[in-house]
Amino acid sequence: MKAPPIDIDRLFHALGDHTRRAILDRLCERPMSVSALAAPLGITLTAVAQHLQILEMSALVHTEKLGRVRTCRIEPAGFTALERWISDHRTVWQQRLDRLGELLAEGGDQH
Amino acid sequence: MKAPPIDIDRLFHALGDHTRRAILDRLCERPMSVSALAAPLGITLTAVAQHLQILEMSALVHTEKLGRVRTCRIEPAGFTALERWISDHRTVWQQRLDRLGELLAEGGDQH
DNA sequence: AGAATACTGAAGTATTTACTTGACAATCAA
DNA sequence: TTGATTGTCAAGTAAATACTTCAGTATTCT
Repeated sequence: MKAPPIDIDRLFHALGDHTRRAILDRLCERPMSVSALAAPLGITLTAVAQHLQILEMSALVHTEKLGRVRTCRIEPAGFTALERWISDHRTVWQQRLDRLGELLAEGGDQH
Repeated sequence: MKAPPIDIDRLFHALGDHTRRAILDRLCERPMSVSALAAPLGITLTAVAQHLQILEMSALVHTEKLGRVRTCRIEPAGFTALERWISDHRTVWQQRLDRLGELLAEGGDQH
């Protein structure tokens, strides 16, 4: 029941690549084999498999091999971790931005 | 009033670096000069300046030079763009995950 | 069995990245 | 003016990244 902790560095890195985000978008439509994913991408099967490894390490996709075909699907854990990071930081950022606003206001009043 | 559109690729890339996230965290406390930022990071001033350029292009920080000191502070635009990306995708992902659940349930019933 | 399919693994390459060094420019302080 | 502070610019480097090719290995089809 205990999932490995998700590395936020790895997660952002995974999402920082256009091709990997395209893969995620396609997987939102339906689970798919590696070659089905590769078909419209214009890169080799090997390259796609490499991207999938990175996406899997970030808990953004889950893959499972049955017979000779590996089926890939979206996994929510990575996405959830990202949302948690965002919400953790939003509060801090908002606080600090508010404080900055106050400081600027004070500075404006100051003389 | 028209801000340049934020490149999500660039944004994720900016956030995918540990040092850059550390810079952001420090800037949440208060606006700071480049050398103040560099001090605890153990890297050269030049390196920090380079990170700041990347953060600025992603609309995550704003910098302004007055006299010889460049003051850096958090800018909300990049963060807001990230939140928008997340919320846009959350709905799609959730829909697809729900649909996946249905498909699995159907499959389970099927025979 | 033989051929096609679906991937896997190892190794190589071009580009990008995260840094560095060192020389310089501008500003402020004594 | 002299000297220290604060940052910038141009180049260079080592490692990481996003690919590639080529040679396998299972697995399914006929």
